[in-house]
Amino acid sequence: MSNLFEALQERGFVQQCTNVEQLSRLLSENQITYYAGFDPTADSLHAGSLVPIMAMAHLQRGGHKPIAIIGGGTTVIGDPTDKTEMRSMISAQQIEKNGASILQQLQRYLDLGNTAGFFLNNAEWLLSLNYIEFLRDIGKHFRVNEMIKAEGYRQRLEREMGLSFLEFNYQLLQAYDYLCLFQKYDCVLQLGGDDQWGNILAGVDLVRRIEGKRVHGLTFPLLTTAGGAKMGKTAGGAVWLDSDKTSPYQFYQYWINIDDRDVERFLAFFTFLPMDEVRRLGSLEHDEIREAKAVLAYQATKLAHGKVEADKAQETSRAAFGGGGLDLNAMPTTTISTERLDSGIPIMELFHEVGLTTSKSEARRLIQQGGAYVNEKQYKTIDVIIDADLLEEDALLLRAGKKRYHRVVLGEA
RNA sequence: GGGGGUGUGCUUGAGCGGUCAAAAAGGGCAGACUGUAAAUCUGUUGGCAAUGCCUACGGCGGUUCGAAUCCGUCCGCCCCCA
Repeated sequence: MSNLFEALQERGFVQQCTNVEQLSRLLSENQITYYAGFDPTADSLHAGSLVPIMAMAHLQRGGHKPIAIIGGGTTVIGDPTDKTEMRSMISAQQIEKNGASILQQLQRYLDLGNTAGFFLNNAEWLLSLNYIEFLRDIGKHFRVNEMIKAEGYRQRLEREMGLSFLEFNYQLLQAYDYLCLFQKYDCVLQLGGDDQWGNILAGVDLVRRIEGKRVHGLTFPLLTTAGGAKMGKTAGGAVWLDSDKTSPYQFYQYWINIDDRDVERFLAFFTFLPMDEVRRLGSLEHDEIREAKAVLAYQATKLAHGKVEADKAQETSRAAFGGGGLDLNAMPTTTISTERLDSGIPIMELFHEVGLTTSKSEARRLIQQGGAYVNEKQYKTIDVIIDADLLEEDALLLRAGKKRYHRVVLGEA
């Protein structure tokens, strides 16, 4: 394990860190246990979560032992950050279920569930806490005037944002997590997004105060795309790791479609390619950079969905955009009964029904603006009726805009 | 607890009691140009059985022929005082 820390740094994972020299030495001289938390608010992780996941994977490959935590204990309270909506209370069962799905996804990247690494729910120790004892044993170590200096809180206080006492306490709970993990598993490093820095430091402090031991924290930069958007978001919503929510093909396309300026950074973050290769690919220009994007897309898809799916997505993409025919098999498909088609379906309805537009009005606009195609023929009037006469090989190929395809086949709908 | 503000569409943010589905910008979508990129230009951007109807300006109630605009109340947020 030669200088794992530098490797992480080189790939761009390091934003802030408790102590560079100590951590660097710790990583190269010892086998340590480290952890990062994942929120079980949804039943799938999304592309944004890949940063911590990849960092954890690098460390595991370097011989260290990961613990993935899901915030079962904190999520039951509801996340107060989103103050515009009623706190969404998620049931314990839902969290349990979400956690299970998330675990499955993590296992594609990490070896969990045995001695090489494991997965815990912080509900295990948080739910049984006694308030008075907690205040006495843990609360006494926190100074409010220190806490409000933490960047996250300060911003909330300075801006026009509320900060509930509940939310203020997240820091204590998270710090307590760290303490428990240190005590039970000798965990000495916490990873997280840069917004977690304050909470991570709180944990580091707590361990020092109670156990007198020095533990570490490391944060990742919060990734945005060159366009300034949040990483992993598209018009259609988040890019999920769950293949039912975001198909491997869509996942692949997300990476293919990124901004040129993000290529090198993303290759470093989201693939395991050696940095020499990353830099070479990142320096390609003009047409060639598409090759770099293809590598990124393929590698990222392979990690998330496996080689078979990645190969399929790549073929589909090449076929669709490389000039050849389209790969119909990997395309989202809707089945419509023969009778319905025989009686004719208004084009607007069809586009809306298969999900290419979110409303019929949107379908109308799409059509009127020339973005609607059936079997690669443009239709610009909304009164077109699609019926069996338009079938080609018993199917219809719908297209919205340049890139979104949908196939309609006949069958028992 | 007292006083003063404020709450608008995906976001920021205008909005005289009628002409407000609501200015403007950003974002999104589509078209042109391209490299499945960026930049630029054009159009578009609540929904629907669509020259009309429904829903929407924090929640509820009221005044009015008529309210995002006035009043009451509740809730959230901000500032000052305690």
